[in-house]
Amino acid sequence: MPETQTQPNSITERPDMPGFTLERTAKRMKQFFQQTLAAAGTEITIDQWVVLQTLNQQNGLSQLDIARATFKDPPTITRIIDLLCQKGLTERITDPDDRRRFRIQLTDGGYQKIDEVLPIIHRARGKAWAKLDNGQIDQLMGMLNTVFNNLSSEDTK
Amino acid sequence: MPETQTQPNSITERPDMPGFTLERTAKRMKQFFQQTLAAAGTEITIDQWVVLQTLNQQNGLSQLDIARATFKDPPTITRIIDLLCQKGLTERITDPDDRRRFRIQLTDGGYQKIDEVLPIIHRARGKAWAKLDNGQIDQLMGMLNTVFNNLSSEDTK
DNA sequence: TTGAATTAGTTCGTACAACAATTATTTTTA
DNA sequence: TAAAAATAATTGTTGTACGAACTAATTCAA
Repeated sequence: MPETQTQPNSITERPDMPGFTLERTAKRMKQFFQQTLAAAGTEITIDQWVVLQTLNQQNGLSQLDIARATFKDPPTITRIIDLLCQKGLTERITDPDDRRRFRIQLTDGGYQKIDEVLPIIHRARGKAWAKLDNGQIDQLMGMLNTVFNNLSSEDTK
Repeated sequence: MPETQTQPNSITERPDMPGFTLERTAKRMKQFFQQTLAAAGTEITIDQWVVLQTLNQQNGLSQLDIARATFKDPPTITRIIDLLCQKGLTERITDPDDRRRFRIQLTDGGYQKIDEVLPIIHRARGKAWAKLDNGQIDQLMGMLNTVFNNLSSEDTK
């Protein structure tokens, strides 16, 4: 089978716009972690995991705190917390000092889930960053943060 | 205004997981391009732009070709093409050699849209990659591609 | 201290992402 | 050639992203 179909190669090998490369890699990474979690039967998504992980570092955050920590939108956090509460991994505690606000608490099940998922995540990370040493990873993060800061400045000029 | 609210800093400054940094930067980049397109009144999304741009490089691709070139799923491409056709920027031409397949063609309006949007994209790119020289960008892309390849290999061990 | 601005969270609408299942057409192969 | 396999596109569902509009509670200000 020499020719497969229409225009084979000039498309699939399209290198080198850095934005394209960045998008593509981030997407693949997310997809890979997602598939890893699904294959292990964890019943949570990677975005739900990120929220769990954030609460594990600091329990009792408000939804807005979580939004800021994860760089997600408040409506997105509302829905993720809905799902986590449905699964019994977190619960909403009304803040006694401010009745608009919830304190999101990990339940026992939530802590169990973290114990179950953490080693899976660690293995996946190992695979993702293979062949890069710490120095390279630091360099990579430095450059990514430069881009991030370039796009975070207030002036749009 | 010294104290803002609950737990101010330990959260918002959370560095150093490289996956987190990558996610965050890619998301900000997409968001930035999206907002730039919206602010300029272009009436298209960044994902729609990526498809237009792909067709600009090679007109008449099938939807599967576009999916492969953009690393999006076929169903996603179906829906993006739906929107582009609604806007009159592309049209579906049935392939005479294979009646399952469409050839997606840019319309005159599609070419006009590309002429309108391209300079906007170029300015945005300039801002994104400021303070990084070509050597650094090459390095960055090399490392991103290493990660990409790490996660694309068939063996899951 | 009432009235105006803020703030926390939710709901709504549109768009994208991934996966599964389905239809229509084409190609294999037996 | 008829049945089976493969392919292109679509539809459906769930989850995430983001803006806008909304409610309820709190804080600011005149």
